[in-house]
Amino acid sequence: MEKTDRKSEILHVAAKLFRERGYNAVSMRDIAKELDIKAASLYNHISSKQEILELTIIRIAEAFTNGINLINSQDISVKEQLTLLVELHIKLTLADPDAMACVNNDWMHLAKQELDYFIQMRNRYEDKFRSILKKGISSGEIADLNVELMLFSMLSTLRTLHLWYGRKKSLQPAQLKADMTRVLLQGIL
Amino acid sequence: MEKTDRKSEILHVAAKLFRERGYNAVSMRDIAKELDIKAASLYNHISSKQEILELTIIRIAEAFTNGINLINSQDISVKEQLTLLVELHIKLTLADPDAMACVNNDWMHLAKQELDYFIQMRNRYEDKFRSILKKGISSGEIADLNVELMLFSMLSTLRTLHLWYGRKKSLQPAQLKADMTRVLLQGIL
DNA sequence: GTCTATAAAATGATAGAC
DNA sequence: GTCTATCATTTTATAGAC
Repeated sequence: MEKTDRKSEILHVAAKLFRERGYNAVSMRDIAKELDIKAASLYNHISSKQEILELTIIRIAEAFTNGINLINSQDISVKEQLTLLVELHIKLTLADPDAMACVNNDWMHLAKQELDYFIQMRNRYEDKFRSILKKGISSGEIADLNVELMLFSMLSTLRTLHLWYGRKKSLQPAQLKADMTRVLLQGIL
Repeated sequence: MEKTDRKSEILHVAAKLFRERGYNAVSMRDIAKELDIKAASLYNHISSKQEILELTIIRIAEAFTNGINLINSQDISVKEQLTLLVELHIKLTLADPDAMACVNNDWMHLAKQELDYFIQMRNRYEDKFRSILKKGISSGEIADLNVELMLFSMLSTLRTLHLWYGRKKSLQPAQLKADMTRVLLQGIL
């Protein structure tokens, strides 16, 4: 899982720093210093600062794309699909919280081509998520409320999970998934 | 409401650009260009780029502090307090979505002193929000679930309202408040 | 694979004319 | 209140020695 070669080290250190300070506030010198080398040495492993961002963000975005496609292809109830979506966000967030923070905070700093690709994946993800909610309303499985608001509320919580995880690392993934699903689907009252 | 003097113009333009690209990706030249003046002229109205960020963020943070203090001082049910909290977030977000985005995305770029002040206010805000939830559990008004998770879920949605508003500006504040309260408190099932 | 040296550009900010 | 000119610093990235 964890490659320990130089390139992977650079990507992990960079993601950690990007998460703390944001892409533009982190210099190549900062990344190098964390690895006890000079900035120029980084270029033996990666071609640019932009490439670090691309490799970090696109990988996660593609994982979400693959994940929701798999969930969509299954012939299960809407409630089960939503539960699997919660699980997908939790799994990907816990696997690499630093990279997940980058996806959420620094995607707009991608270069044109990768930016377009990212936005396309994000839009399609939201479209599929929305379709699942609409299907649930049609079938009577979920309440006939404002779909955009339900989508927004769920995605806001799921996408910022990285902010919260870290305070409560004691919580096990399985418990987190159960509690999160309950709160998101049934509310707090 | 809307001061049209130069300083206010600068603050509004800066907040808009910070929201789009982030604090560090916006230069003083960018802000000046938007106002059709030169970067050096900005310094006749503000003392530094840092000051622009401070004036934008601290104002909103203090509004949240005042808002929750007022809600806390009222002798009403927990459900009513939570409804007022939703209303507070909606009111402040709609009043200045650009500045709200700055609060959420660029607070970490505040200078030491203002950063400490901001974090203190944010922590106290979360403590008071958490207390209201706990009081609701004690009184049986809300479900006995993971308090941190409920707090996180509500705050994630309320704090990223600025991301969502703009897509659906058609929605009236009163309707938004009603729908949002329903989704957050009762869930979607 | 890492280093030193350095290029080329951008940045926040100031001085002083008008 | 805005301008031109400029400074000091930082930035990404490259060239070439070891």
